[in-house]
Amino acid sequence: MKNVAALAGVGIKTVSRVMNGEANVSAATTARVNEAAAQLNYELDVHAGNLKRLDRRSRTLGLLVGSVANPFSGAMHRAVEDAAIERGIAVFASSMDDNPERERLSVTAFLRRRVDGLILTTATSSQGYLLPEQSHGTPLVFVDRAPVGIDADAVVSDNAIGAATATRHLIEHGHRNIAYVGDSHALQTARERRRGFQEEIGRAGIPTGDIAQLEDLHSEEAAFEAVTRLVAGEHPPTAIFSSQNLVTVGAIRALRRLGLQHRIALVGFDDVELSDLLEPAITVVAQNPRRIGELAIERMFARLDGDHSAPSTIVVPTTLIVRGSGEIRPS
Amino acid sequence: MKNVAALAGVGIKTVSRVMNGEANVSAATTARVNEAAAQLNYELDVHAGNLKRLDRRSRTLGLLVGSVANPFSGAMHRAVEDAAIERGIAVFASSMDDNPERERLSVTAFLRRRVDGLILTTATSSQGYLLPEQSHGTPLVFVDRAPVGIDADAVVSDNAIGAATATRHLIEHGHRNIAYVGDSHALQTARERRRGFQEEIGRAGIPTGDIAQLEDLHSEEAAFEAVTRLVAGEHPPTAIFSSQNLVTVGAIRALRRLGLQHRIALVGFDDVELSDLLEPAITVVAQNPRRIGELAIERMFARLDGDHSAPSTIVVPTTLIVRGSGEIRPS
DNA sequence: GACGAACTTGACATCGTTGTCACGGATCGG
DNA sequence: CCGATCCGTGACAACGATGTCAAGTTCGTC
Repeated sequence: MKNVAALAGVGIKTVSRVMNGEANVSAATTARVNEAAAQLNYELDVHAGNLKRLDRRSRTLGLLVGSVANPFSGAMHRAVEDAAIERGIAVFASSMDDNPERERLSVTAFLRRRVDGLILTTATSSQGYLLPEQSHGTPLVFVDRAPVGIDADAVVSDNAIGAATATRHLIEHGHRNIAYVGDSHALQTARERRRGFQEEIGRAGIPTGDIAQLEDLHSEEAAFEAVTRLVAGEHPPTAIFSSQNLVTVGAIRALRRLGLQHRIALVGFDDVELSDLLEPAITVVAQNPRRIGELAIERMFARLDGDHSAPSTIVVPTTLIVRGSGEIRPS
Repeated sequence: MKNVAALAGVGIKTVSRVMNGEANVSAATTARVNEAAAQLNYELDVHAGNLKRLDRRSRTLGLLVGSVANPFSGAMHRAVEDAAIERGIAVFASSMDDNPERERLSVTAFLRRRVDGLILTTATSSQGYLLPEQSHGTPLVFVDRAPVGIDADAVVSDNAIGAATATRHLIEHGHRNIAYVGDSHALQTARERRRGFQEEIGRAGIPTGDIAQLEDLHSEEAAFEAVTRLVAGEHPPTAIFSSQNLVTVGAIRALRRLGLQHRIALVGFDDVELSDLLEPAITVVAQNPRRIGELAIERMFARLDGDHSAPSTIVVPTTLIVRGSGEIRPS
């Protein structure tokens, strides 16, 4: 900046004014400064400015997701980024892999860089460790999973309702021996989906002792193995509810490997690309990750703009998409 | 930091030393400082430190991809992030949507934040605008597409070779009327893939006048429309080579809609999730986005660690995955 | 026991920018 | 035509950290 000032023959403060588009700089001076800046390829250093600036905003957000390689996270990320870029805000993205340690590591990395706010999916059992940061004024918006041990904004899917809808759909098609195949019990979303499943099973008067409930399947491969064993067992289910997209894909692969895809019904939680073209096509309870991202960033901006109302949790509805696999009747 | 120093009863420089894990601080002092820091929930401010630090490293990278919602970008991103997190480096991610303007916007946003390096997929016709930044010492690694107008490291797929392999595969299965269905001609990768296709067609002695070459299909919908019109035309191809994953999905949907998926062969460039379970399963030339990301970040770290050798372009091989759709013979 | 080396510590300038304030000149209303 | 206001501008301190350097302390060796 000093160099630009020297080249333009003005004070550094004037350069600062021009670079920030402040008023009350003559057109001639503005032109001279801009020319000098262009000649020297000068770019403002936002961080140096932040040091002295009163609002201390880095115009940077931290986004923590399960994995940036997961399509659900990708859609959310994209929505966040689209809104952020319009306000000149850059987004740090990080994957925590449902690993509490990695979550803490990423959050620390974000905080060290003085992000203006955090949008996060968490894997820790409690997010109380963020309390000091929150009271220090950093807005937090939790996505996908509601926070524990801290009161903050959240945007989540209607996990229990969606799971119940999927389960009811199977029950309405005549099933009573429905297996639950799901992700880690440590995850709040997985627990909620299981709860929705169980409650619906209960409402239908089906004894829970009769049904298999498999948990802690954290990858496609694990789900494949588990479902393979399940349907080859002695009391195989006539229908399966899978509570997460990787698990759904594992289940699809297992059923097809055994040639059972037309005999055992399947409803998945969360949509999967191309699943509408399979034979049978997969009935799912679709989430709306893009919408979750949109609402989260909207909430974030409201907070950054001074909204001090009580934290709220927004529930984004899921949608049952009937395609075939969920309408198979028990044989 | 001042507060921590005061609470611990030491000078700020000592706090700085403890927080940065420097040697030559007594155990007792270290403990006192750490305790004070914990009590005040103090986190280092990397940007303030950068101002004075000699290396001026923000320990931050900028990653520009087509879209963070695209699985190809997601896999690349994940590989970059995994390596970065180990070095305590945070990653800004941004989508440029093959929009040159958005590319410039994102790059500016990154540079303003003084990233230590840029890993980028570009949409501009020339990246010469990065020359000053490069000579200023910021390492650049281009991914997916080789740079134009600037000499820098790059990691790309063997686009022409892969396309030729796919085309040869179709020719070997008896096809001579093979359509090319591809993305925007403005994209270097799309041009390369088309070149590979054309050269292979030429090698087989097939007159180019006979074959349809559709371009500028930038979404699944556009590809769907184009393929629908193509195969309904008066001289429909017996095989299709689609040069990008969204285009492939559009083509799949079009063929199935018309019930032609078992009559017209299809080979896609870039793999698509679940495409192995379709009927027929889709034969593809798979890229290796994770590997591209790994090599790119490796290159980046080498540069940051002082490697001043001449820029190189690493070509990551593609793999033909035979699944069914590409082995349909002409009727 | 003395002397130098090694260790521990803090004062202070400084990084690039913005907030504050003050100054001089132009403009305006009566 | 004069005083009041407004506009354009720059000098300077300060933001939170680190580099430099010097001072005080401890330790080891002959």
